[in-house]
Amino acid sequence: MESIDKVKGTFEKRFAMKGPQVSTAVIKRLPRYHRYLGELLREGKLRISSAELSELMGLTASQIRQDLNCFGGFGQQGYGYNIKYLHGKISELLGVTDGFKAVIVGAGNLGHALATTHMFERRGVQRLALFDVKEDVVGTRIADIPVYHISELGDFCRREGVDIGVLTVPKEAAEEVSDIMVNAGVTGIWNFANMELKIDDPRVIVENIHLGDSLLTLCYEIKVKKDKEKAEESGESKNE
Amino acid sequence: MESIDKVKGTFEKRFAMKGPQVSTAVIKRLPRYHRYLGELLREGKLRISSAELSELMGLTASQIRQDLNCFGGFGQQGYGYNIKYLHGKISELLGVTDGFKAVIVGAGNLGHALATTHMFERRGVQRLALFDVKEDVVGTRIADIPVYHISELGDFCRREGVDIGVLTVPKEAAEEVSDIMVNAGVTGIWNFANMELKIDDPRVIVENIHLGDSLLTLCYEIKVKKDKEKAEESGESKNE
DNA sequence: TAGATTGTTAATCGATTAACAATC
DNA sequence: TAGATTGTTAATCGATTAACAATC
Repeated sequence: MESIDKVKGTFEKRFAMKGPQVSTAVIKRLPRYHRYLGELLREGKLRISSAELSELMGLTASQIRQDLNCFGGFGQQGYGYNIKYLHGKISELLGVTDGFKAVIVGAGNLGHALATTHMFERRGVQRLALFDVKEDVVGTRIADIPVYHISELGDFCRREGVDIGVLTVPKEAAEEVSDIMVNAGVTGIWNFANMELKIDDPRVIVENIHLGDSLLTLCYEIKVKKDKEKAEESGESKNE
Repeated sequence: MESIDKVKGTFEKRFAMKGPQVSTAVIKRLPRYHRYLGELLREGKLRISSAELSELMGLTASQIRQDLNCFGGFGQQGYGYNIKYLHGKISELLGVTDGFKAVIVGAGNLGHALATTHMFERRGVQRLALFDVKEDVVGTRIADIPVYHISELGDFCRREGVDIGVLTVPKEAAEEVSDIMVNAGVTGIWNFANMELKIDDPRVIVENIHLGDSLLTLCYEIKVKKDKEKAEESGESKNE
């Protein structure tokens, strides 16, 4: 009896209440696993070992096994991982199979680009509508997605049960627009405005995109490289 | 004599040869410091302590001091940090003051959006040109940036000394286009194609952007939250 | 069964935090 | 000088890697 309770307790702790105890380092790697496994699946490969996947992805086999085991035993000793099964499991974990509903707010260049990509549908996310203030776009369709006036945003989100709001509005409008969505029950904000949204509602998840930070990281590396080359040159001429 | 050598050695190790030993965790935080300090500068604030900045940014004061000290002693005991000075120093570190030259390859929706933002000029990066294959855009200007045919890409980069190539071409073309740029002396690739560029030339730095991964991370968090709410509901009705 | 490879525990490594002496 | 706050060393924490028993 004791052993049954123990096993059950362990099971529930690890699999039923999954989420809170998984570190963000692991979570951030999940989409990448998903990507590589999707690729392998399309290639028709059936199984893969942690060793083989590690070489492909530039990780250690140990880390892969450790990562996947945060969510359950997806592999099989002596065999490895069934690619289709593992890909499916990770899809579930990531909510790809949940068909989340999204709206894009801001029909500028970036909103336009996001309306056009297949990035959303590939990940099971439906884009229901775009919203903007400009009268010349309101009422049109972009990539077959209807554009409504921003005054309808709150009602629309409430009515349709929108999960994700994509923010591509100017910095100044971001806070106001996100408040409207949060009040209408939107639980996730994908924020492209160049500022960090501070939302006090703990039920709301914000994912900030800072393209500018990424550009600067690249610049930093380029600069370090250039400095090093310069140092080597002058070092050579001086010391030899 | 020994002490002078020792001091000099320490100095050179820490400040002259800076770069290689700074962890990527620190480097990734630099653009964020730069952003916050720029904001404070615009507000006209003159000085800030690590404690105050830590509260603003949601870090520990200890970490801020530790981070900044990887690059030099930018503060002053009993006073804190001079915002203008510190912002300037970080700008230097990040190469904002170096006026790096960039080209954007791919004049689709994303290329269009990147041509239109002020993201580059705000960070001291010049966009010299766009490149595409489509005859109807070649020869035009987008946001005052000229669009050339991709056949001219290599010569242009070599002639102008382009530092950064921004890749917004379809996945299939990414490898080929990046090869052309690398051969023409481009040292940094900002890659928006949905694949990880593998470039064997160690002199070239690649910064991959995976918007899809970010979207999936958001989806994961939403799913965890939803699952938890569901579990709480059923738990309540069952146990009480 | 023997071979392979996972799941998992223990060891290592690195990054963050705490503490405090140096110093403005 | 006294007070404040950095720069830096030491302690803690967490994440990665190594190792190996479990098991297919």
